[in-house]
Amino acid sequence: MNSPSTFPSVLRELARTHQVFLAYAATHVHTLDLTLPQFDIILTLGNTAGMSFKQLGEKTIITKGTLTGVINRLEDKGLVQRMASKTDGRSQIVRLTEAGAALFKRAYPEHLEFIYRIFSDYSPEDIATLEAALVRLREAVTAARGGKGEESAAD
Amino acid sequence: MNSPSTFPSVLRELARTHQVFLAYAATHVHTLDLTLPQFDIILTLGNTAGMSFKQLGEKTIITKGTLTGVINRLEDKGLVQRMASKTDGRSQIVRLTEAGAALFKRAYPEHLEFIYRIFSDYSPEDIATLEAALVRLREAVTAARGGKGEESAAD
DNA sequence: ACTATTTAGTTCTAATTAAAACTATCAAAT
DNA sequence: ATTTGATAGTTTTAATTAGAACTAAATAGT
Repeated sequence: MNSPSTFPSVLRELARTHQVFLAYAATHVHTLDLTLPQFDIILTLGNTAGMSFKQLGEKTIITKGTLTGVINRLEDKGLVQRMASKTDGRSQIVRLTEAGAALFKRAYPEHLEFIYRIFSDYSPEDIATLEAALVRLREAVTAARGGKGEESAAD
Repeated sequence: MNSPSTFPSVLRELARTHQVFLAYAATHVHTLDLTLPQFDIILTLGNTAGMSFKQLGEKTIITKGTLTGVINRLEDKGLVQRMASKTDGRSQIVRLTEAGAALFKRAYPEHLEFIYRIFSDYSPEDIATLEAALVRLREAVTAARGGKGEESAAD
């Protein structure tokens, strides 16, 4: 009766696991003189002809306001560049510069190897199970949000 | 051939799930005019005689530098107070004020109920399984970090 | 007692974050 | 064509974040 609810603890564990992973990834990324969000952008743009802020934000889970700043800093470092979209006057296409592409080519295999170490004891099924568990949780959260308090939203 | 590695995707899912949960929790916490870290402090101090910055930082996963600012803002709001430790001249004890305790008493059940909705379709075993999966991942990350690159660190 | 090391919090800095307000462009509907 | 509404990015603000440098107090070893 004294440790009544297990769900807060599982959510604390979610935060802790995520944070430990971020700290781990950072040890690699910081050797490249990049922050994690910056490196995330490099990874996302790698082997790509570039994409809009919108797409980039969706893939990296970075809010558009934040993204502007991150891209600015990467542009200052000469790793990405902005180009006006030809089909949409509002849209900016972001893509890697040559220096950015070179960095990606060098850093991506390193990064993959670094991440790979985490899962050295995982079977492919283990990984799939883990991912499924996370997806389920995310969908459960989304469902809880959807049915917030407005049960009469029928139309 | 186009989505070669499953591990990056599971880690992206970890981030996404965590972020979706934070956004969900924030919808409740913001009705209290608190930020998530601030509310986390209130929850952690609730039903407690108070604790040091050190303990508080460990429980909430907030770095000490950050913690100073969060506590300052809660102190400005009159929800917590600092007290010098009697046994250690360096240590500050943080505890809820009466207003803070009242807020906790009111908000905690709400919060629990809010979180509870997420797990409405989970059995206790489901929750235990999820938490075990997260713990395993966290330990796998920690193990990867430990064996970083220094295999000769034998002494 | 005295020095050296560690520990607890604070301060400082650069970057990220979410949210809201804003500008410019596109799309829809007359 | 003109108005209305939606979308793409930027800007601004307050808060959080990690990390490093700093101060003060405790602990160890001599």
